[in-house]
Amino acid sequence: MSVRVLLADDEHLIRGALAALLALEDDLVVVAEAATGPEALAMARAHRPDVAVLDLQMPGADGVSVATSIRDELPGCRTMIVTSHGRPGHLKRALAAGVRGFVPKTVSAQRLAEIIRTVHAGNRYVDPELAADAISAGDTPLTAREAEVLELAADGAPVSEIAERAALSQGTVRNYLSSAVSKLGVENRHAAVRLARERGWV
Amino acid sequence: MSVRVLLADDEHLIRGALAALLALEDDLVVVAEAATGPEALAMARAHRPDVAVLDLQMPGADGVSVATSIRDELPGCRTMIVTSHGRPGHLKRALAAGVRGFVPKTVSAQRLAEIIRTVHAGNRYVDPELAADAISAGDTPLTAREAEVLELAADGAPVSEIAERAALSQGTVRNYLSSAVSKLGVENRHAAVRLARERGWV
DNA sequence: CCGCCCTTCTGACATTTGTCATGCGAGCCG
DNA sequence: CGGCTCGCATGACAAATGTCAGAAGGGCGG
Repeated sequence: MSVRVLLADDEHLIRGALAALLALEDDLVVVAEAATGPEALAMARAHRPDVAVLDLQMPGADGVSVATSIRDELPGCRTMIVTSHGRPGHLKRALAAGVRGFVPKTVSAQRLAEIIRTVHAGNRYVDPELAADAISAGDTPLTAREAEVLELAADGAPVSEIAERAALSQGTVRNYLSSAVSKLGVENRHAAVRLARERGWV
Repeated sequence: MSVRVLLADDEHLIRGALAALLALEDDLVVVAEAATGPEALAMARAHRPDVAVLDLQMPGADGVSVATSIRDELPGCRTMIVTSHGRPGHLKRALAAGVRGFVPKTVSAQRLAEIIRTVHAGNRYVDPELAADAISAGDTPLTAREAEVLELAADGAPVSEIAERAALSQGTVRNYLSSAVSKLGVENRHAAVRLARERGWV
């Protein structure tokens, strides 16, 4: 009656080390490993694990989108996210995707093993510190379009390009940017992008 | 005659797992662990390891600056960097700091163990892919002031603020920014900042 | 059904940028 | 020494951006 675990992380060093540590626990068995988002999904389909432990940042597709796919295709498989840089918005998106555990990589392996068991039992676990951050950061004050435009502005593109990609007029883009900037209380759109990123609102 | 290793990484999960894996190697012994830059330095002073394995990004002080301090204070201790996001400029800075090994976290634990031995023997090891990136990225085309101004521009501050912080006139700041932008062949200063970051030139 | 908010647009304006020409002094190399 | 580049600066002009007012349609809650 051991818990079958899928491990997805692009860092071979960590994945291997983690697999070794989890293998020490009698009731956990790592049935598959993956280094990318798509690979994680394929492995999940092939091995049908009880719990999928996903890194947030992976090449191909991030942990949250993999979790969404898994929830749709394999309802019996619980998912959890492990991450180095836990930003408030990620937690929110993750919970919306049906993720049942969200922990930073600063926890110890024993803790992780316990949390895997918790998640497998159908309960949830969210790192208290990340939860506090998420609550204090609150919800996005931006409307959907404002966030969308801000995201397109993220790589420093000029307004004309943003307008084209969003199929909006340049004036409208500038209005959205302007209102986003004033809502966030920052100097200009670039600072707005940075802040929104930090808060996980984009 | 085993190699005494210091392990510094802010992610407890990884550090612990790594310590466990390295402990499996007969000739390696982890004598100290640290989660922050200053802690790593203190541990190095206290335990005088043969090899210090440092994460690039840690709270307090990054791996390269810790390596610099170690080189100055403990000449007998070799240093190496392990990182998730290997950017070309980091490699350069690291080598300048006397670091003898530079590897991404995508390597396996066995490889890492081998590399620790290599480094301990006084040789160097640089991940071939990172080395190739560094060579193809080449050296910064920016002058010292251009880079400085670009760095101040990094958080989206307006020219007036940059000028103030750099004690330059606004016109001069704009000139530097302009020349940096044209040298990097990008659209505007924000894209320039991003590119320079990516290449590790700031 | 009325009011409110979101979306989208236009036009006008002030401000901030990016670009260019040009000037001057310092340091360096042949 | 004479040219060369680099750092630093002006001033002026064009383009991009930020800000504001206003207006029209859609949708949703009271």
